[in-house]
Amino acid sequence: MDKPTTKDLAKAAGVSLATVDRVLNTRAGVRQATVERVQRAIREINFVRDMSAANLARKKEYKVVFLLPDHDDEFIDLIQNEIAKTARFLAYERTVVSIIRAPANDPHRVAEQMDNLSINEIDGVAIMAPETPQVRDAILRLEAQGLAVVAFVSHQPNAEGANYVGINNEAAGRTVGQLMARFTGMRQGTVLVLTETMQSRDSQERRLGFDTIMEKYSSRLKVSPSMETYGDALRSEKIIKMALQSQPPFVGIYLMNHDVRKTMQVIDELGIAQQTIIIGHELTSYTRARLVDGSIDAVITQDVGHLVRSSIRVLRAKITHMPSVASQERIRVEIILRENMPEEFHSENM
Amino acid sequence: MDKPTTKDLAKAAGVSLATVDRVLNTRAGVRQATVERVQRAIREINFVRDMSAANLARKKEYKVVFLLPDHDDEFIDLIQNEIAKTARFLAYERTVVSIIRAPANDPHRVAEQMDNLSINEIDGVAIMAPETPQVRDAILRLEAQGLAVVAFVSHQPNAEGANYVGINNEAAGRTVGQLMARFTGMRQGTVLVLTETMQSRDSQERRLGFDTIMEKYSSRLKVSPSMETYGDALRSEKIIKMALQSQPPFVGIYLMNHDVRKTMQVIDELGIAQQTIIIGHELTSYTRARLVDGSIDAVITQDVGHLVRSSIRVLRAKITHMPSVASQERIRVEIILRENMPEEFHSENM
DNA sequence: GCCAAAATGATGTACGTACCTCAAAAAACC
DNA sequence: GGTTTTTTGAGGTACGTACATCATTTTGGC
Repeated sequence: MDKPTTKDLAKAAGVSLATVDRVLNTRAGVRQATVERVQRAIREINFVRDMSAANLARKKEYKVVFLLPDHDDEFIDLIQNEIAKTARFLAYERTVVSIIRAPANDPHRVAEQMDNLSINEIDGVAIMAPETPQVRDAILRLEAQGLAVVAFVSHQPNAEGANYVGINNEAAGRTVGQLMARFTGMRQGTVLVLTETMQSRDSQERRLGFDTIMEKYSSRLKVSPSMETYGDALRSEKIIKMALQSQPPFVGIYLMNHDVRKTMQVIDELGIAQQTIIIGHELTSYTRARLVDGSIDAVITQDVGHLVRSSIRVLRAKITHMPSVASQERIRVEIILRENMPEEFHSENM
Repeated sequence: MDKPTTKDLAKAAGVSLATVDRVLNTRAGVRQATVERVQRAIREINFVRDMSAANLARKKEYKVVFLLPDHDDEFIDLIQNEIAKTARFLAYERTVVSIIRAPANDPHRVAEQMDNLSINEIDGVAIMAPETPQVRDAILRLEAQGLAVVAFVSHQPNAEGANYVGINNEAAGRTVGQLMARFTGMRQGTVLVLTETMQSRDSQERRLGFDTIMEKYSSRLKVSPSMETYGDALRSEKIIKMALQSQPPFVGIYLMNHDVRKTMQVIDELGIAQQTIIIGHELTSYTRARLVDGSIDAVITQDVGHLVRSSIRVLRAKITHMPSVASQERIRVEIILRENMPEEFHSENM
């Protein structure tokens, strides 16, 4: 037997096509009892609405927005790139994506941008911004208006409705810890933890995971407190130099933020990359080069293409009230060494 | 301006809808000159056919078959599971998948199964079978009939038409090598390489990659020749015992085949898991447990869900002559430690 | 049991493409 | 230049769903 259509469903439920339509699209004017009858029939005949046909009929374009921080680092670039790449492909699926930017460290401005969205005809938003009360409230406002929201890369645990699309940062921290412990072999010494800021929840979670593992190796490895560079090269230099003089000697560096560039420059100048295990985050063309030349030993990353596509799929599923495949939307904590580094892609077709 | 439709295309090309249809669906009875005119117009107005609408109109189901080895190991189970999971989701996209099995080590039987396919109305096939002349020829026959073919997990380099969906096994071998070198710290000794068989190309490529890396560490680490277990526990035991008595002592084991189970049992009995770095392939519930209890140190794997979905997407793209996003279809060599192990999934919706 | 209100049915059009038939026009042949 | 053959056009129906309108039935209130 073929897949049941709305017609079959109407017959099975003993109602007219019009009523089926009302129930499927949650229109008003149907008795609760009838709604239930239709829903039961849906289950009974295992009806699934043909979304292609539905979209066609709707002639609707799903408008989805990515709200990204407005500072430019390589990670953000990667994301933008990937969105652009995906966008073309998405034309086939009646989905239009756009990007807006907001200063991530100014929650009010971010919230303001989000509030602006509601006015336009937007169906879903993926938000990458640190968790703050302002942002949380803005998310709730968007959701109240019926917009679909996902938390993109940055977790928003206090806005429950917004599915999180990103890695488990604590697991990422643990992974770095384990690699650090193993890669330093039997050596004794200190591991330096450098980060742009410890303000963000992501950093805190990574640190937590990292420490969990390092504790097990405390007889051999000491861990520095998180040193905040604020993206400042001079400050990084001072911190690293100080650490260099510490006893016992330091054996590893954990670069906890996306933008490893500035810090690596300092490390280069000091010429300590080779004898030190350096682990960072996010696979960019910069960290790729560093993996290749051996100055960075491992990179923990999340597949940016996956992030983007997953966000869009989840948004679309929420917008159309369809289920999504959870296992497909889980973002993995990936370990990249020189050996398993995927090629960089430029062409998009095959 | 909205996305152009066939109507716009007809206008742009200065022909009728009927002719556009003839060109798009490569029907006979159109002069070459006209065909080119339409194709030029396609490029000019950037027309992309709405596949949802096309599929709807065709009322066609894309029938796709996975041809898997008929022996049961955990990896195959995973694949079957994932196919089943994906199948439900695929109903939305007019795609029906099924699975057939063939004895992987009997190329004639495999080819026979493949030839049977052509009779039925099948649109695409994903083939997981060792590369042999028989299989290669069968692939060519299928392609000659217009079927789409991908090489699933097992590379088929001599059947060029069949896109390979799977990891780069040499890179996987290199990755294992690097991890082995690093995880063994400064220790000196031998690394044992165990495999079910070296017959398969996959094994050979992994070995090649592995050796490339181990060579760099030759002053510290010796590598055993590939020991073939033929899936035989007794044989494994003998091999491992022999290695135990070797000088220098052995420090690592590389389990190169999917089915690590039997070999791990022997390793358990000998009680050598703790002091030895053990690295295997494929994340199954068995290797998961082994990662958790620490008896396996790392697993190199490929995302099975990704493998399956990617194969289907590539097949569908080939069937409909649509482009596919290469970067999305590249399968990564994933490193899994206890710390970054993704949760095992059972429920499928969110 | 009457009336208004609410619920349901019937029906038509649309979305963008495929596929079919028949008619008309253009090209090729002799 | 007339005839056959090939190419093109015109138009309709279908796919499964959305959405709108209007007619009809059912329900609830009194």
